[in-house]
Amino acid sequence: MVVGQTRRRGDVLVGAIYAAVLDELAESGYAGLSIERVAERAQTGKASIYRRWPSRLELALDTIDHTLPQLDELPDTGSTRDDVLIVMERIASVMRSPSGDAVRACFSPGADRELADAVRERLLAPRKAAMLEILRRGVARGEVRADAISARIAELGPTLLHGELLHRGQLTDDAVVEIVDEVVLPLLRRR
Amino acid sequence: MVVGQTRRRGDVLVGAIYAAVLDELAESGYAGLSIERVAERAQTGKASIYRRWPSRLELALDTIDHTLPQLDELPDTGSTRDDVLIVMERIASVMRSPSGDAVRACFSPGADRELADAVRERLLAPRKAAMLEILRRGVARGEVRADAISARIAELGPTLLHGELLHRGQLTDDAVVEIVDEVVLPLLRRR
DNA sequence: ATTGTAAGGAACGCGAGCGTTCTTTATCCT
DNA sequence: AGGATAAAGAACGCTCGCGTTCCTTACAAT
Repeated sequence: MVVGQTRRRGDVLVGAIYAAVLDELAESGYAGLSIERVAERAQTGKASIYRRWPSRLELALDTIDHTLPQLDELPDTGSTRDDVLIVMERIASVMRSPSGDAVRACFSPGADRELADAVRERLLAPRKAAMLEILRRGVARGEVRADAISARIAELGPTLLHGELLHRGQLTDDAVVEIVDEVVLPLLRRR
Repeated sequence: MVVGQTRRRGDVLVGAIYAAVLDELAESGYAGLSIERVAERAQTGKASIYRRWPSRLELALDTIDHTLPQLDELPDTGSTRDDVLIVMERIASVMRSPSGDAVRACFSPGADRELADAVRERLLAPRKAAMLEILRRGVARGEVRADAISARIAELGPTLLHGELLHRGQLTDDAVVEIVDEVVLPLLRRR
């Protein structure tokens, strides 16, 4: 117990556990995620964790599900560049956070395939759909060529943000703007 | 001991250990890499490993250094598309192999920063330099616009291969060709 | 053929984490 | 206020890997 005689229950406790899992995932990866350390970090007992989740996998999955920022409503500024930039900056800020590390941990060798698949579907897919919708609006406006509507193009931006983080170890706002202006947008325009 | 009374020494033994480390890295990631399992997999004793490497980190690093295919000589077909395709296909085939998983394992949360930095420098940097050289030749021929000579453009191809693997869980030859023709080459041409 | 070296293995005590059980007691509900 | 619930935490026996030591014996060099 940490402070005086306080004893947390329900959502407050669950929230603290999520936070601990997130930090552990970011720090040690999925292979190194131990219930024991999660409990210690969240200042609770292992029993309170085992009571709620049957396995490490469920715990990790639930944590990511409940921790990632909700998808805000799509920007619709009337400018494809602005829309893309806004979405890319949102994605970048998640990638820079512990949540980003946690997600990356799910895709590394040593992690569970099931976990990776679940994260792909529940998490990456909706974000990809958002990007496609922005592209569609751009096509309607005549700013974007019609055959830019493809999975590969929708993934391009996020993929490059990820690559930037891997190659340089950091992801600055300037880099986000450069990626959008020098790579993503040129590929959207008519040739 | 595996076969009759054979006892391996020197380079043969070291090679078997490298192979085992590679498989373990691919299977369990860096966080899950244990000397005990490496020894078992290589059919040797732990002592033979501890005699040669002081730590897990050195072992992993040495393994990657000695296992990755050497950089072949640069293709120089006279066509930028062909040169890029050849290099991209080489990179793809490494990414698909256990070596690829092992390298990815070095960059995941839970792995050592030092390891990641070393791999970046010794491994990624020379490959990036190769791609830049190809671009330079393309510029000399007038096929490639001059300001495509940049780190970000050189990384673009490999980054997309990596992304393809993460998003789809596989990396087909068709995908490699599509990435080159639909993303990389269009960005190299004059506008 | 003899001898030095190191490979293959078994065993050591140690610590970390497993998943479970049990006790005490703070907190919530009526 | 009183009772039901579940949180905090200690302890259980267990497995896995650690890094080291030791012994036997195959191999290479002379």
